[in-house]
Amino acid sequence: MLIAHVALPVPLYQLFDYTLTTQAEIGMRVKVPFGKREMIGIIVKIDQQTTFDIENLKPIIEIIDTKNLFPQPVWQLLNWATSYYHFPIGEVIFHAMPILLRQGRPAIKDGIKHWQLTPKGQQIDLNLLSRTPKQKLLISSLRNNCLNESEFNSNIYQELQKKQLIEIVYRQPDKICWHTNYSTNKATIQLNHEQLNAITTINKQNKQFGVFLLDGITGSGKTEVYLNIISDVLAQGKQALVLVPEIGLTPQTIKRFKQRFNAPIDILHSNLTDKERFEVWLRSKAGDNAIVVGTRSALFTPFQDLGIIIIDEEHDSSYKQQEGWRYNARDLAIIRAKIENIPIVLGSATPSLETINNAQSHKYQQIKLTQRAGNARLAKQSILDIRGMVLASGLSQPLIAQIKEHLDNNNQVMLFLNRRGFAPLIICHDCGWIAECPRCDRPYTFHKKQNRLICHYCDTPRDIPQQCPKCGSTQLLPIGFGTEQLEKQLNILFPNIKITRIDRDTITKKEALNTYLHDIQEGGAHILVGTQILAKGHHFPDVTLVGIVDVDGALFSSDFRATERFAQIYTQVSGRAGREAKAGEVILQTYHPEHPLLNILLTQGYQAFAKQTLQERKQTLLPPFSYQVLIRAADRNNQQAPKFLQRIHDWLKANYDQNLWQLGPMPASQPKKAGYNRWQLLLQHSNRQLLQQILDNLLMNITQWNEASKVRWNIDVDPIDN
DNA sequence: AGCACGCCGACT
DNA sequence: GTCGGCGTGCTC
Repeated sequence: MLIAHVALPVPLYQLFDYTLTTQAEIGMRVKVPFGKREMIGIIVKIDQQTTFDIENLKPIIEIIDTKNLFPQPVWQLLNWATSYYHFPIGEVIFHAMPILLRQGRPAIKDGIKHWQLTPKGQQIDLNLLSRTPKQKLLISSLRNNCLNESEFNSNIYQELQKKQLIEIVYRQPDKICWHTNYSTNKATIQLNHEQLNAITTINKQNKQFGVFLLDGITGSGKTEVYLNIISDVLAQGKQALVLVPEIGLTPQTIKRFKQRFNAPIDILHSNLTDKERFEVWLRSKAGDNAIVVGTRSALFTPFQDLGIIIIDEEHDSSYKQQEGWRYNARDLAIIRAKIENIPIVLGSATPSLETINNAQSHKYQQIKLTQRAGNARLAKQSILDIRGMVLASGLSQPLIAQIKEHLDNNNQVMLFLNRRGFAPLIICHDCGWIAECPRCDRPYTFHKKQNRLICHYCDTPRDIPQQCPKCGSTQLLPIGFGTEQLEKQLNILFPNIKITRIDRDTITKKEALNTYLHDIQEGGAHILVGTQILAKGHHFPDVTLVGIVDVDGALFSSDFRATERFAQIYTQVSGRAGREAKAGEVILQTYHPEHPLLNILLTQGYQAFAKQTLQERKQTLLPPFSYQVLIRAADRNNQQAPKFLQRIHDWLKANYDQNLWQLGPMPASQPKKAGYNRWQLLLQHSNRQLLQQILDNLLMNITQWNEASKVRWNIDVDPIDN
């Protein structure tokens, strides 16, 4: 008796066995009974064994596919990922499928609808239709194979269908063969020496696996290098996969790709319909497109013949999925490239410390681009000590004076503040009561324009109370400042200047951002206020002054990666300030002007900062010099979750030595969210393989514990927000 | 994750 | 009297 071991989209660390009576292969979708319902699953293994009672196995209801859904490399990647991330295989595999495939839709393109003669229609004497000349003509056109379907009114088709002379059939569309007339539009930009070197270095790898770090400062022309390399890959008839950060899919980028290649390019962005995603999946698998550009999940796209992977802005944290299966698309992309045996290029002006470390140890080949296109001058950078100064919504007098000067010269100013809303806190002036979200135990942020309080953790809004619920006072004061307040303050300070605020509250619609960008690119005195969103990707050629309103929040965070992220954002924006004619200037407001990392960053740049920070990480045994796994657990009563994690902690302590570091159980950085109490246990080990083995053993045990079913728990391998 | 079963509280 | 809240258990 053949037994199919099936992965189902449930959060369970196991396969489910079914009897198999017809021919089937691994990787096919099947419909199976599961409890009281029917589910779609994927066959992962076929053999004659089962640990389940063979008498009680149910048969497969239906085999949906006629062949393996996944190309071999993707299948291998998913299997690798399941064990690396210690995540249930069914959830991993289903995550990699378009929604329509999860629902059981056949994995073929929609047929093209067209009309065809029925046997009756083939035989009928045309003279019988002489009273209906149009119908007669239609039939004879069909017989002569020269029907132009739009020539006839739809009711004529209908009539003939009623007479059973014609019928609708669906034909698979012809295969698109972009290779035959593939061409590139020549670049108008003259490549510099470094770019040419980058291209030849990567091309030398010729089809083989290799990881390249394209370490190029802002404006050094990384995209031009990508385009050249892709062009070579396409010329070989192969496809290319380009991953970009969530914010990186700007119309400008897409336009650049589309202008360059005379070949089909598919874009996978967040507002595609399920149908559109499915179609991209089909096209890539069939080799009907040349390039797929997409965010994180585009990594799982099947290709007929993938030739290269490019990860733009490889340091960007949006490559890490932050819920459910917490994979890192950048890391998985490297695994995929290895499996496919193709080159992969990681591009960034500010590579992650992990990547720099891998380049230093020669696991990756580093290629530097140090020249800015054109003659752009480097921005002047300065630290502004704001100790003891009077601040207006966070702005010091010297900064205000500088803003004025730049505006007077008809230049643009960009101000960063990583806090949305008007004020991060509403407090009772009489008793000190703070308005907090009851679901998250975190203060509400005051949004003045919407005139309400919004919890920035769970996004729930509420009305502003008229009185303090504790003492009845009507003196409820906003404390602190966010971008909304900053914008208002600037309106007062500079009443005649255009001010644009860009954060998640102002760019809810995609169109909005583009209109803003347009407006800004028109030039003229203008102030831009925004959160990190401003730093990413966009080019503002007329900005000559960048002000970072609050540096200290990043420098003194409990998250050891906060300084790295700050350095990246800082480097990105200062790299963009100013251009050929206009020298840029960057001002950082801080209460800690002596901070050593800040000074290294300013005087010696990102590379030196990275080197120094890596040294500190090495001394403190933090990643990338150790490997971390975060076990999260959440409950409603705040007892089960810590108890469950404590049991894990005790079990690990009893079974392993001190090389396994444990931190916790402790409340998560956001201890309460949406009614759930969140706890975590951090594991750290200097040996990745050993840590993996420990997790394997742990999981075999956990799944038997009854505590495990009483909490919502998951595993985060290589966490980035602990 | 779903879905059912089961046991207690507040309603037509 | 029931409707429905969510704790618990199970899915080949």
